[in-house]
Amino acid sequence: MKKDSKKILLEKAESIFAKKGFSGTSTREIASAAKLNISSISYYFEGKKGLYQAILQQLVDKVSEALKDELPYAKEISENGTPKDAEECVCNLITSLCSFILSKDFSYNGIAIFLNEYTNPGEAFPIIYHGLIKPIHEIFTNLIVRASCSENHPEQKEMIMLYTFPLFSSLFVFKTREKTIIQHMNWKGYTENNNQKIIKVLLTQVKSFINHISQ
Amino acid sequence: MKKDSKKILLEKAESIFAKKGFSGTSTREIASAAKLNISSISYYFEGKKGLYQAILQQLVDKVSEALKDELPYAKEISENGTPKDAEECVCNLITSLCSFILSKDFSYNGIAIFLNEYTNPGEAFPIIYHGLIKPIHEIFTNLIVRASCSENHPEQKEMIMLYTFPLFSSLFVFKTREKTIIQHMNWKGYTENNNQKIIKVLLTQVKSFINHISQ
DNA sequence: TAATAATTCAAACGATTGATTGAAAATTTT
DNA sequence: AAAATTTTCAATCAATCGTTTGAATTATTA
Repeated sequence: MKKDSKKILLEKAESIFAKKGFSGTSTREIASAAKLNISSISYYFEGKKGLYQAILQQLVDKVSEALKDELPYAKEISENGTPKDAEECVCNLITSLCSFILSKDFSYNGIAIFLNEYTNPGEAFPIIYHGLIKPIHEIFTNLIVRASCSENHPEQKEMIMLYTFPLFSSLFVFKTREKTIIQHMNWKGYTENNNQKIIKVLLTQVKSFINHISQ
Repeated sequence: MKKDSKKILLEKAESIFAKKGFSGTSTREIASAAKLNISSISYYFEGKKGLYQAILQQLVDKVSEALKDELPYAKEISENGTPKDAEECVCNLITSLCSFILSKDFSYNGIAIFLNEYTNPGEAFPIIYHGLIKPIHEIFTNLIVRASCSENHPEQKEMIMLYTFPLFSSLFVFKTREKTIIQHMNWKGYTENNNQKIIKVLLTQVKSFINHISQ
């Protein structure tokens, strides 16, 4: 019966890193939260930095796992699908991603760390850029290009590439601003019903954009 | 001839806080960059925390200053304007805000600190919430409600309120992700021409959304 | 069960942290 | 020019930082 100290360290550290940032978090606090000795961090992760990177790698792996069935299909559609299929595929992708992100399985903490690293790139940035940011941007761009028949319109293609950045950020906004939004909307929380409203906003945004540039 | 040490401290500190976060920044590094003694921080700002808050207050003041002519007019339109006027007003507001944010007058550093504080609210959060976040959300919501004739449709109004969150975040995305975007778009930088493309994307997004929910 | 390996731990390391002190220097006011 | 005020500075404070060490403990293997 082995103690999974490594896993506990990852969990506790994620929560503290998210609240206090990398520099604001002390190894002592992590160890204390995990009820382990400080040296266990060096033992398992070769120091504070290694632990931080392991957390981001974990996030990338989780998202990749959640998309592993949909992504190959989406790639196929973006190359050979009809515009209608492509639009449906974008919507499905956004729905899955957003549901996944909003779900309680997916920790707020991981996203907070992810966005911190994105806004302020450090040594761990390549992990999230190549593992998450780049592939998702690419599939979004290609699908919307297909959905709006923009293959042969370079200036539209460029506009779509640009558009994927606010789109991408929108996916996380509702998670990261959860407290502010609940207060602002006078909601009691992110209920199933409210989550549907959030997804509807995102889908409306994408669909109206596709529709607008298609003509 | 008085030295404006206070101003220099604010400038240097903003740059370092943006790159390294609050905890990651040492008062010694700030003082060194400002070519002043460490104790000058306590002398002018009553400590590191006070300096940090002064920086955010400065940001709020700058944005308020930039909007001081447009905001009262927008408020009037949102109450008594025609839908067409309201739509035009939103677009103008987004154009000004985005131009202002993208301009080199407006430091990337301030926004990085602002978004850090938003994602991870601390003692300084009320400064940015009441000074910036809340008023901008309100004017956006009211204008889009007016533009889409949603006054008597509560569920549409709620959707618009929700929509202002990704819209608000979109305003900053192109500044905070500047390096990634330039690389991704294969641009040489944020030229005047490219800035126009960015603004066009934002306007397209808003207009198509308004158009979509109006019918 | 004995030997081996993996894990945990208290203690200590030098380095750095934010803040304070009181005197020195510079500036402004009288 | 003298007095008063504001600003700057070197020096020092206790506290905390991340990491390392080597022994003690636990778990695994033989």
